[in-house]
Amino acid sequence: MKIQDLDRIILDEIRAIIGREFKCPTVEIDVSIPPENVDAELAVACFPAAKQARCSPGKIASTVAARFGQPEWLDNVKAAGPYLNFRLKPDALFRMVIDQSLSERKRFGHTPDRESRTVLVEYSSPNTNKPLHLGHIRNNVLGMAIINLLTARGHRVIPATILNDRGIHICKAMVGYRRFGNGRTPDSEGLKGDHFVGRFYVAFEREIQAHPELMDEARDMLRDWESGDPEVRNLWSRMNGWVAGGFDRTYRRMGSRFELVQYESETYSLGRKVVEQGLADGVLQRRDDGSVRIDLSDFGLDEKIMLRADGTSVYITQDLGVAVERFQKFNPDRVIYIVGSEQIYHFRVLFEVLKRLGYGWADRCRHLSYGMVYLPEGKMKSREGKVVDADQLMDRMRDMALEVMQSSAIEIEGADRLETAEAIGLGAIKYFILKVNPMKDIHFDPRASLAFEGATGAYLQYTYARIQSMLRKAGCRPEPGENVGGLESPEEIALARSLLWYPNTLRDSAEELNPSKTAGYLFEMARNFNTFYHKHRVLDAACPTLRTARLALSAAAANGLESGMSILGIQPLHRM
RNA sequence: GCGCCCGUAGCUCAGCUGGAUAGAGCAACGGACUUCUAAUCCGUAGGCCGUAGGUUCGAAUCCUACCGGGCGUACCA
Repeated sequence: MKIQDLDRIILDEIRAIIGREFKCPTVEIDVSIPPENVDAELAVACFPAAKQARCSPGKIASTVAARFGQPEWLDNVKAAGPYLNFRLKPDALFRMVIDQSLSERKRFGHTPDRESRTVLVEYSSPNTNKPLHLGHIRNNVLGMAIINLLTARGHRVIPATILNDRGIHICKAMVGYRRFGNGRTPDSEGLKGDHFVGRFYVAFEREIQAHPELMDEARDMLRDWESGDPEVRNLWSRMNGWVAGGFDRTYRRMGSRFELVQYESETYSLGRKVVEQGLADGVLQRRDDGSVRIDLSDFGLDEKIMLRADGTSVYITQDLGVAVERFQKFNPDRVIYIVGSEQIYHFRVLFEVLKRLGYGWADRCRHLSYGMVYLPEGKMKSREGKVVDADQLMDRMRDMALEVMQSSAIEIEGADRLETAEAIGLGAIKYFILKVNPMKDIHFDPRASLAFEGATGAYLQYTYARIQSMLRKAGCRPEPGENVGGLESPEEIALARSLLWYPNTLRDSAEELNPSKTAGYLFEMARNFNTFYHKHRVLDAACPTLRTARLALSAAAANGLESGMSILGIQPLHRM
């Protein structure tokens, strides 16, 4: 029997009993995790059923408990007031959890959805005038976790991004470079391309105070760019190339990848065509001043502009084009936009406009918003250079990890040393971000926030490494069907229970597009292992069968951790 | 002004489609390494779940109002 079948089997029988005894066919019931003081694997609350069957929950619970059959895996089912608690036979519990984990390995807990769908996930979507910062890290880390969660549900996921590579902000950096660049290049300065370009963007913003005419220069340049001025276009592609090269390195480091990359410079004109079609269809109106607008006041939104009076496109124009292109290319069942919460309004407008333009797929789009990242000094402001730079942060975390490794009992030599430190640093950043519900703002205090102790990425990696070390010393790899007799202690049962509930957690986490659920659960799983590990000997257990069984349980836990860490984008380590 | 989001332990957060005694981590304090990795484990202390009403057998969870914080409400992105 698979873990995933357990709920259904239990619920089916409860429904049958209630149907028979209370003449009440379809009762809404669900399984849940019993509280800690209850010694059972699964719980069912009888309140909703009681309402439907018109009798007390206690009566339902006691009746079901009395009538429930005796499958070979069930130890007992007890009514505790309005609750039903199911306790599995320890053997069956260990058998089920260990066999399934050992055979599914790093895919342990993946439950395919009833229907496999094509889901396009947009994330990252940076401006190409400055390096990535902590806000982008949150976006990328979240995006990848969502992608992994949906993939684990058996969906075909298309990771997508759009590079905002055109517009006034890009021209600012270009003017900055033309003014202060003096022919320097990233190579000549030994800088990553995105950092190099970012310097001139900052230089522009700094100089604009004293030299307001720079702004006119930038506007002229935008016009020249749109008209295809060769010199401007040339500078533009050179600078964008530098930035792209820099982003590439950062993305590789974080683990971000994209199957579809769109460029605003290519899609903005497409958006304009969409708007023109909307005009022709009478959905959009052209005002006397030449601007194109749509009135959404009947939808609770304001009048929104779609094209400027001078005919140039605004932010939303390109998003129309981007969306249309995506559906033309992939016709996805769902599109998930991973974009910060400050753009909630923008996406409400976007989806509504698409709908009014007659695109039936508009309701397949969803904005997954996430909270801001605040520093102790307040909100990050890239214009003022008040940001936590992504590359710098990753460097610093890696260096901190290297320091901690100095005092570790385990020596790691050569290139592995740096790689391990890198994985630990990245794991710390990712876990720190993913453990927080996406909806919530994150308050980032570099001194306190990124640690390697407690509920951290390092904790998961450490626990995993510990198990790997044990398995190496054991000199064997437990296989499904291993004898699991002798496991019985509370710590062993607690660990097995956390594995039992893992598939459901993963499923819920994917359904809710909420990786923090997985993150929190993994910590608990790791903690259960560590508690077990401290209390019981594995390699020198009292007898060979117990040793085998404990090794198998440990290996099962390692698979659970590996499965979850992979979904969060945290690298499992064999030594640390 | 209007709209959306968030207020849970000193700090950072779980728990929120109502359900069993509100849980972790950090920080504090006290313990555990000649023994499978102490980046670990065990224990102590710490809470009018922002406030006030309401719905309910039952509210941190749902509703209303208010208070506090954030974001948005651009011919910025």
